[in-house]
Amino acid sequence: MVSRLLDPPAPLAGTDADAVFRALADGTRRDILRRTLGGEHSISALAERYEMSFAAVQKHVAVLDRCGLIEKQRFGKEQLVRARVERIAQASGLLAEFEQLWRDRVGRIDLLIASDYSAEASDHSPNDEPTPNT
Amino acid sequence: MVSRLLDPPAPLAGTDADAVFRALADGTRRDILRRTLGGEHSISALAERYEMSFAAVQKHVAVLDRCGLIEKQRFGKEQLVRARVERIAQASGLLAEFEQLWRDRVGRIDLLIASDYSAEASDHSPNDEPTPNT
DNA sequence: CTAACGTACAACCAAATGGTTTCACGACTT
DNA sequence: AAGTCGTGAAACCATTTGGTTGTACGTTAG
Repeated sequence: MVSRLLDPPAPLAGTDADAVFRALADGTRRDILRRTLGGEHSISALAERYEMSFAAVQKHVAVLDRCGLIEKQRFGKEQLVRARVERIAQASGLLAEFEQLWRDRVGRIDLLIASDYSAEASDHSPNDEPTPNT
Repeated sequence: MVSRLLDPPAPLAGTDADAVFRALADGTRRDILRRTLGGEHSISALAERYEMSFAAVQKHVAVLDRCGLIEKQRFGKEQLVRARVERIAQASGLLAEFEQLWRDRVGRIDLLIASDYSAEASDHSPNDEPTPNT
């Protein structure tokens, strides 16, 4: 239990992943993430950077907040926004799992090629275990 | 130019990233991706796995196709779907850039702590260069 | 105290999403 | 030739999204 803090973050699951990827699917929000990865910014400081209204930017920040990609910290009348890398790492991790799945397939194909039992190669349904939503 | 094929794929830019992340923001589509990473499947074979209509699954496949996360290959009357890892790797790469940005910040903070010029530490606007949409 | 600032939130709107049902068409089966 | 299978695409609907404007409220500055 000692190294708990150093463990890679548990990958995103289900609804969480939905929200995180949906949040990432907007250029303005990705830009806000970039800015707040490089240092804290108040919401209005962020808003000055974009051509849309303050309220619009505030909504984007809210989206990022709801899915945990940023955190806000009140500082007097200002609210400082800071990106949460761990959360980004979680999304990253989910994609890494996908890439691993692919490597697994390549491994199986190599096995097939190496083996002599190439007779049943026309079978079309190698994958099972319906794991919807993760 | 020889090692071109081994280069990491150029990271997603702008609208592409929007589409890819939006496509990833749905559990059913992520599941389809997983299945087709493990081997080809026809659209109807995929459709059997989910509780929604065939047309709905077909639409999900279309979304994944439009943003390049899968490719389809006609085989007689069937259309085989296969995930494209490179595209997933591109999304992965964009997130990796984010994590790198964060490491850069940590680096700057370390420098600050190490240096004697801690006088101007109260300045609030370290980041510039508006790079919207990427 | 008053004014200005930073934030929050509600109401509204156009466009996109995720689902449905239905129809059409080419490709195999018999 | 007729029927079934796999696919594509249109029309429709409810919900969500990304933007707007306007209002309200606590905090800081004059």
